[in-house]
Amino acid sequence: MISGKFAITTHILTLLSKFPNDYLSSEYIAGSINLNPVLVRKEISNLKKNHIVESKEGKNGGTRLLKPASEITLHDIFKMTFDTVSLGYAKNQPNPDCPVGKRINENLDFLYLDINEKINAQLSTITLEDFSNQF
Amino acid sequence: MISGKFAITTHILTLLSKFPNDYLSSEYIAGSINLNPVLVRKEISNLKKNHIVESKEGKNGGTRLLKPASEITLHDIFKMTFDTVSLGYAKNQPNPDCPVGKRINENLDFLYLDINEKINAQLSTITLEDFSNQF
DNA sequence: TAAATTTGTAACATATTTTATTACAGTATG
DNA sequence: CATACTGTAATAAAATATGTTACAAATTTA
Repeated sequence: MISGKFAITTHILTLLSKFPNDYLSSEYIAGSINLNPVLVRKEISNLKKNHIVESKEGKNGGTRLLKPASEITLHDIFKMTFDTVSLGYAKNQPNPDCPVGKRINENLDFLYLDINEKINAQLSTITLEDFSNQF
Repeated sequence: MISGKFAITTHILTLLSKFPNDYLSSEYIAGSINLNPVLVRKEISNLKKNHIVESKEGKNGGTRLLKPASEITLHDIFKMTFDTVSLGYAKNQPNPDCPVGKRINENLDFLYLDINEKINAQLSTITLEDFSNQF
């Protein structure tokens, strides 16, 4: 769910990195993304599951980073928000009686695996700090 | 339209490459992909626009490659079927009054551009012949 | 300790995108 | 001239993504 997950999560983390000592509310964050606060909280829930942020409930509550932005890479964000990059598959199972249909997905898999390795290598070199410093 | 475009088009071209002298019907191709023939014809329409295949109407008609599989790269297919690879954007326009919201998409663009360069470089090295020989 | 504010989450609604179907005109073949 | 194709438009259905409402639970602060 949420196909803008990576972008939204990166946006959230960029904001948090700008105020590393403050608890930012989902409503404040939602205001920057222009997104429903509930969806922000869903992404934060995912971030918490991955020990990237912590939240405080109640009045003056909110969310903040659990570790320095220099120790979070875009690859970490990617892993939390994306399965893999893929150029897609046909929706239905191809005909197993056709030599091409039988193995097309397998061969696409190999290709997409290669692509993902390249992307992962690239994203691993960029920290949240790097990304955030662009703003 | 059609998010499995790349996979479907690659499947079509792989089939055509296996029978470079025959006109294959959209129904035959659809049978291998397990896809509606109309959608196959739509993708073929795109391939024709790009001068990769030619079609013959009427009885015993169909589609065949216009050039050898060794002269078509996966990057060619990619260009015809994909805009760019992206890890997504938030759906709504971010808050322009927030320094992060104001420039998040621009900065994601840079990142996605880099990713696409890598993917393009990789796909350019693989011909349809290479891909087809895996089967 | 009560009011206010915030998270957490479920349930549901809407919007968007993708895929499928139907229909039929046009074209070539035999 | 019957048959088997392509080409394409219009529409329907299915899948996915996003948005909304509602409310319990937690925490702060007055």
